[in-house]
Amino acid sequence: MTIGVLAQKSETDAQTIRYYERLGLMSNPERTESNYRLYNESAVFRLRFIKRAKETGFSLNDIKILLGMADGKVRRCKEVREFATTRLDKIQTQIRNLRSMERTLSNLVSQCVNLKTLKDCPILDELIKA
Amino acid sequence: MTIGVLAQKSETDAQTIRYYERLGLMSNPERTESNYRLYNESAVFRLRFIKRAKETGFSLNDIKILLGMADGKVRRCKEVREFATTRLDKIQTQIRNLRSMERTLSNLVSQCVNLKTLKDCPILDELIKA
DNA sequence: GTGAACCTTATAGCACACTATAAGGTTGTA
DNA sequence: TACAACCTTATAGTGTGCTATAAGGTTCAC
Repeated sequence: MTIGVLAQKSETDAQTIRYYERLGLMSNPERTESNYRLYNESAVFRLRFIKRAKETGFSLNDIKILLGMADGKVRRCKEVREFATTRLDKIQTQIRNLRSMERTLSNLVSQCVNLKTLKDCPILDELIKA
Repeated sequence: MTIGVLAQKSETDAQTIRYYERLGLMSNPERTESNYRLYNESAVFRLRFIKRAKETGFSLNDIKILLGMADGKVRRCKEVREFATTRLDKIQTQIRNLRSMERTLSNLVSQCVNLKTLKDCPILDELIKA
């Protein structure tokens, strides 16, 4: 498939895909005679992975490392373990923070329903202490 | 306390605090006769809140809105509910993604321990499909 | 065969969140 | 009183992740 089709399928943008290629997140694809990029289904999966990883807070550089591992680039296991452990720590902190925000916001939503202005909304104090 | 002390206490940087002030996240503090900024403990809490919120993926602009609510700026409850609900959705997606990454990474860490290279590491395939 | 809709590279610009630098004023201690 | 360590404003630069624009080549339906 061409880059436009891939963009649609993966819900990204052709420009972004070329950008990822430049950064080394996507490998150089085959080309047609007229120099058009040609992709297969695995590119769709790869882009979806990138998207998910971004949504969880990985930087493009982190993702490059993750994908490098997945591509079977030879790395020392120690290196991978360290990377994974560090990311794991950060993820767990993030989850804790998100949980706390989630609680606060859902309280806010449910208790705020019948108030006219936020002057009366006691939840907001908590937001700042949470 | 002066900005340097605040920076230390809140584990931020004096420059960053001035930047937040410019953006409207921190209010204009009192000044000494020699024009030095003067803060009290509530500034420490505020900066810690900002930090936590950033870690959970809020942008500085989102945080400005949150703090605005907490400061009791009069807003329609509907507006707040919408903001909170939208953020809540995003947070829940983020938590789901993080959980999935957490599972994958902790598997990776535990199973990878005794391997020499990652060629033999079956977890990485999962990473890309997760 | 021509026009719209694709593709190509290259380059510039943007939003966000800092971070560094310059040039100068203030405070506190030896 | 000299000097380090703070503070001030203003401005410029950095890294990340796109996004837009230019200038041109290709494909395909009519």
